[in-house]
Amino acid sequence: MNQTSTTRPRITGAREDAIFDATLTLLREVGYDRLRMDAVAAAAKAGKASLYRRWRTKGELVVDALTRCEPVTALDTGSVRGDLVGMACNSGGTVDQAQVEVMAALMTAMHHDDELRAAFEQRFLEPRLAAARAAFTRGRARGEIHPDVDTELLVDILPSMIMHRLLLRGQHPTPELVARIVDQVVLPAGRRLPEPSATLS
Amino acid sequence: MNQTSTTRPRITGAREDAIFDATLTLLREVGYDRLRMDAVAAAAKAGKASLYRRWRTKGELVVDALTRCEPVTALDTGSVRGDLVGMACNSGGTVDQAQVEVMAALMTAMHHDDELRAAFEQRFLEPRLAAARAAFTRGRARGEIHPDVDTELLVDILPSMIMHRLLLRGQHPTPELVARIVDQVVLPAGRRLPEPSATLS
DNA sequence: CGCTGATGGAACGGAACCGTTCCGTTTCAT
DNA sequence: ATGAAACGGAACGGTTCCGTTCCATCAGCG
Repeated sequence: MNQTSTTRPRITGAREDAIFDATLTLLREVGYDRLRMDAVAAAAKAGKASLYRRWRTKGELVVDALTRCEPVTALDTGSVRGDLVGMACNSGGTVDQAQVEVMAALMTAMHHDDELRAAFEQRFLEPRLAAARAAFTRGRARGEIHPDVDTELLVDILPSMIMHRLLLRGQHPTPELVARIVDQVVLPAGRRLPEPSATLS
Repeated sequence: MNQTSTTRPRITGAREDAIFDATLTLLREVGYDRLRMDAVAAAAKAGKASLYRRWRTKGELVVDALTRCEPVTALDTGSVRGDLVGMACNSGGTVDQAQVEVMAALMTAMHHDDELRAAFEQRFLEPRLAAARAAFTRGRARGEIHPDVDTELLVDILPSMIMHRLLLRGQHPTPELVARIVDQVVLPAGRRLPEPSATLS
C-alpha cells in the first residue's frame, strides 16, 4: 500500500505486520531481555539479515512494534464509572492479557534504559492515559469529580494497582477486580474534599 | 555464628554477607535476567565454584539474598497518615532507592517464573504488607478507617502507585509524592462509605 | 522478457555465559 | 603440628546469541 517510490519494495504491509506480530508475541512470552533476534526472524519467517537491514538494534524493533499494540477504545458512557470499567474491560484495556503482558515484559528493561522507557511512555502509555483523562474531565464537568482533585493522580490508580497485583502477587486481572478498584478507590478519591494539607512527619 | 556441626565451616557470616550484598547490588544494577554468576563471584571476591557449591542456581541465590533486604521499620505514630508516610520514607520503605530497585529488577522475571514470584511475595513483600495492614487495623479501631472498607485494597495503593510512576514514567519517588498519594487517594478511600455496588457495564 | 535489487535462509567468527573441573592456598578440628 | 575440607581463582568445553556475509530465489520495472 505505502510503497516508497524512491527505493524498491522494502518490507511492506503484510511482511511488516508479521514481523511486528512475532516481536510482540515473543516479547510477551519471554520478556525484553530474553527476546532474541533469531527467534523473531524465525517466527516471522524472515531472514535475520532483513531485520538488521531495517532496524539497527533490538531496541528499535521493539519500539517500532509498540505502535502496533491494539489501542484502547475510547468510551463515553455518561459516567466515570462506566467509562473506566468499560475501557479497562475492552480489548486494549487493562484486563486485556496482551496489554499487561507487554508492560510486564518491558518493566525491568525500562528501568535501565531511558530511551526505551520514553518510547514506551510516548507510543504505548500516553494514548491510553489520554482516554482516561478525557473520562475524568467529562466527569468533572458533570460534577462527579471534585474540581480540586488532581486528575493526574486519578488516572494512575487503576492501571498501577492492576499491574501490581499481576506482577507482585500473580493475580490476573478480572472485570470484578477492576470494578472493586474503581468503586472503592478511584471514585472515593475523586469525590473527596482535600484535607487541609498537613506537614510531613 | 551458625556453624553447621556436621559439615565444616561453609560460607559463613562475613563471606555470606559479601555474597548477598554483591548479588543485590548487581541485581539492582542490571536486573534479574542480565545478572551473571561470574559477576557476583567477582564482586564478592569469591570463586564461582563456591557459589555453585552452596546454591544450585541463580534463582536460589537471589531468593536467599532477598531475605537480606533491609526490612521496613514498623511505626505507630497514632494516625494512619503518620504511619504510612513515616514507613514509606524510612529506610526499607517505598522511597528507599534500594527497595524499589530490587522490585524493578525482578518484575519481568517474576511474571514468567512463579517460584521466584512466590518467594518474593513471601520473603520480601509480605513483611512489608504486614506493617501496612497493622497500621490500617489500628486506624480502623480509632475510627479513621471505615469498617466496610477492604483493607487488602488499601495496602496496595501506595506501593503500586509509587512503582508505577517510577517504572513507567521514570519519576523517582519522593516524600512529597508519598504524602500526596496518602492524602488524596489512600485516606479518601479509607473514609468512604461504599456505594451500593452497581452492575458491570 | 531479461535486469535489478530486496528477500529468506544458512552459515560464519566472535563474544558472552554456563556449570564444571582443577589446583594451590587457607582455615579449621584434632 | 597435621590432615581434612572448603576456599579463591583460573581454565575448560559447550551453548547461546550477536551482527555480518554469502547465495540462490523471486518480484517488479523497463
